[in-house]
Amino acid sequence: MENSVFKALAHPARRQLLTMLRQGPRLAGGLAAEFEASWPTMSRHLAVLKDADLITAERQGNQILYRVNTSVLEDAASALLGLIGRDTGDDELKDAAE
Amino acid sequence: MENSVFKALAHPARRQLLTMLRQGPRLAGGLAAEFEASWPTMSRHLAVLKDADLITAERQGNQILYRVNTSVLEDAASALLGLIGRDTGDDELKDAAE
DNA sequence: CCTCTAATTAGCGGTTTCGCTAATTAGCAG
DNA sequence: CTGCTAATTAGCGAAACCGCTAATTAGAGG
Repeated sequence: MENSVFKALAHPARRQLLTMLRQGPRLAGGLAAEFEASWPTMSRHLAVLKDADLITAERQGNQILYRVNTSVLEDAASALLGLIGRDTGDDELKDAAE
Repeated sequence: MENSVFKALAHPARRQLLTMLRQGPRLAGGLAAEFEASWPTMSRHLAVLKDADLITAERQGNQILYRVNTSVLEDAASALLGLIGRDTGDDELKDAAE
């Protein structure tokens, strides 16, 4: 479960997608349009992110709206910080997400 | 550069190695001994981590001492937190496409 | 020199990932 | 139903990754 998250984060294009989604939800087409890679390629990157639960998809009529799942991202960052025994910014308690 | 870090983090055994190193420097043999996988396999995992600058190696006579590089780990965590526009405690850091 | 231990490197099959084109599904509108 | 747009799925070849065994380097010591 945690593994798929880090695997999803391993590809630059997918991290780029996440930074794009950081400012708000976006349509698949709009996201794909900003990359050199083909549309199906980007669609698969989105699928990988969704599989890792890093983003959620919501159908809106003809198109699909993607939204970043911040809590999973926070968990990953916490896990990383935990690797060095550093305070995560959240409390020592885990899963205390607002 | 940032890319190799996330790629290195993508494998469970390598994250496990980092958690082991979290409590202090250790010898390659001692680390490898705690895994089911063969010694050469673990040696390569260590090489990947070293390549990503997540750990440093120091020769000590016959053996090799590995040490975690906390700053790189912190940078990665910061990048992740930055993906959700959260304050990291460290300076703002962006993970460009690359 | 030779030998032993610690660790890495070389090379190999098997699996996964990646990016493409082509085909397909899903929804909307006439 | 037909056509159109948005997006995913199928399938393929190229490349990377993973874990193994065997071979090799590096250092300590007789």
